[in-house]
Amino acid sequence: MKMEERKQQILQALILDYIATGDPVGSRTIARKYKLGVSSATIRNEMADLEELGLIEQPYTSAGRIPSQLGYRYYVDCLMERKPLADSVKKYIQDTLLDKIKETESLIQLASKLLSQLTNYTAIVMAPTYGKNVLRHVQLLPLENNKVVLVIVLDNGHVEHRTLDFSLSLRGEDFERLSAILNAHLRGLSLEQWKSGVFQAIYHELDYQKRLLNQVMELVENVLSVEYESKVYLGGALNILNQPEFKDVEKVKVILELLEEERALKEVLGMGQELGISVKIGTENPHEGMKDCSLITATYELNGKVIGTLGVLGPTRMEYSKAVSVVDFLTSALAEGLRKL
Amino acid sequence: MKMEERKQQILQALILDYIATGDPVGSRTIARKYKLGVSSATIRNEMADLEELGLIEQPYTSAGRIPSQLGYRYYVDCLMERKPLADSVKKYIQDTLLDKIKETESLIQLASKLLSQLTNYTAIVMAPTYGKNVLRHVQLLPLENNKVVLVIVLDNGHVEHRTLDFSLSLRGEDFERLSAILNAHLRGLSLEQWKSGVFQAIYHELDYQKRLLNQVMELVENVLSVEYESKVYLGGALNILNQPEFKDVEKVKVILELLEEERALKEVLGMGQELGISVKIGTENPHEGMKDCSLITATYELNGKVIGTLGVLGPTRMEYSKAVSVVDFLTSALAEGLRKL
DNA sequence: TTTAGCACTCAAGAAGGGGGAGTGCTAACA
DNA sequence: TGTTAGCACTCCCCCTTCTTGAGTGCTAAA
Repeated sequence: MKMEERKQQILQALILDYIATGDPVGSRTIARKYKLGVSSATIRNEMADLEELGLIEQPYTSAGRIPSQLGYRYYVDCLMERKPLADSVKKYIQDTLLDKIKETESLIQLASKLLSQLTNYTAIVMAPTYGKNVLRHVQLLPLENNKVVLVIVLDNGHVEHRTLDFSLSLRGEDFERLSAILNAHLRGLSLEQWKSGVFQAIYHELDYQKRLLNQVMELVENVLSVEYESKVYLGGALNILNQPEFKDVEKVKVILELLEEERALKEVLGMGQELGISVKIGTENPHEGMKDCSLITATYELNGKVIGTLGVLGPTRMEYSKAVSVVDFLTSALAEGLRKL
Repeated sequence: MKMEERKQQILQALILDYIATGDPVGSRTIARKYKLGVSSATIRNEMADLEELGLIEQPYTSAGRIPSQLGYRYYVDCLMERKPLADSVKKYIQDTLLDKIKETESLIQLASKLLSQLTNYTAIVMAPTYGKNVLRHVQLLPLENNKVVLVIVLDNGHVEHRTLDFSLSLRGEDFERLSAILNAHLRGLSLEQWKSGVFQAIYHELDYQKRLLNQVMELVENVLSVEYESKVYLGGALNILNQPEFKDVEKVKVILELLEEERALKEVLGMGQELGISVKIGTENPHEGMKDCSLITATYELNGKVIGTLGVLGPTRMEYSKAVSVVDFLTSALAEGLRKL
């Protein structure tokens, strides 16, 4: 869409002012605050045009104008200046994120916390999805009073454990033997290779422990079969309470309930799977309840493969410029953190 | 505190009505709805007395009365009828909770979900604190591209794992040997028994892997030293949004922020450590922001030892009777679930 | 094409009344 | 002595009315 220079300037001024104040913006305000060298009457005429184009709208007759969804879209696509983050902020992010990395989970949690702190919006980070699960190691460990811990380690480093009940008392060596036998048969298996034959083979060697074996096999099969669902981490979920457009409890409720439901979150986040940064404004979002929200997402990579998404959720009246910068930089910082891991 | 029969009846009627409707209750309403056999004028006189006793108060002149904090306290202590849960509800709880128990964590999560569903308030469940940590098992497992998973299992069944970077490439058998050596030296150790001597001994056997050993030892020491903090589980945190007294976003914010902060939650929950059911009304709670909330808690046991607390948080205008019943029954159901585990 | 001027619109806030629920008091009654 | 009917009074709530002011659209002149 091509548009006269001045119209663009006015649209930009109006959007910036509305984002900053939250009040409808009038022609006089624009003439006074943003020196465009024309009078308010001229601006008024242009604004009438902009309204006709559907880029701005009046909440009611004789109020100022506010950006329409389309207006935000035009701003984000054509007008917005993407100024990079200040070096100090970049450094802060890197220091926080790359300093004491322990494991994927805490790294991602940290990223979501950072994201919400820096933007004052709600951060959503979707963790990597695991691929095909191959069994790396199985270990049975006895605890006191007839409890056994079963630890299952997958090739991708994922660890799962479960406490099982166990009536017969075996000695420590027995468990070593049991683990060894299980490992010998199960190591390297993925679900596709899972056959009843495996069970038979182990069953043969361990028929004196039928019940325990059953439990173990069931669990192992479970762990293998779970296509590890990507977990979603939230940061600053309550930040929307600070937004004046969400001073109504009913509105807040809709959003917070949405955020509580992991499934919905994935749906919402899953949309922006195109590469690079995606900005979804208002009803562009898949979820009805998000019609007053915008979502800025970006995917992050590891070894050239997209492994997750991260984003910020705020009101449509959002500081797009800043949010985009933060999301952009955090994406690369997170990718770097993951690579170092 | 002793009080005339009729005053008690009026207080009870007033509280029940106020809990049900949320509106200040007038003398006429009580006379009409609760057949006490006296006229509204008489009730008016009694209500004046009750106000003088500090049990009820007027929001403003010539409105009805509402219970004061003291009034609720009197009601809970002296007037409230504790009717047991319906059998169907009991069965529902038991079926849900005892059916497919996998492990402590999901059991407790389920309990908190049940608690919030049944009461429509917010459920808070504090999980068992772990005692002294004794190392049960250490396992090193190689993954692809120079990564190693270190799995640490404690005597209480707790499993911790971490992915380590690792430059030298060793073969599978080497890891088995490494694990075996580590286990031989470390198994059964608690933090008190942790001595530099241990390190020296292993170091001796494994001097060719100094760096990895360093990482492992650091991590093991870490895991042992963490006094496993009791985790807190929330259920139905957004239920307070349904309460008319929390239709103001500012109030909601205070509570939700409180709920988000684990430390504060523990403090709040930690108060009611006396045995049995504890009801904290309004400012009896330790936290300023909870002055309009009541908290009903109870401790649950395993093997005769208190291992956790569970409770519901609602407005001071709370269905105490029902909430107490649910908390009471759920406490025993959860204890049974844990015992069976 | 731009601008000044002007009439017009409409939300928000202040002001002013009823209406109504509820009270306290008083006097009569059982 | 306790209970009740009656009544004046209080004060929130809701409705209407009025005013204010920001902002607009239109018109005519520069």
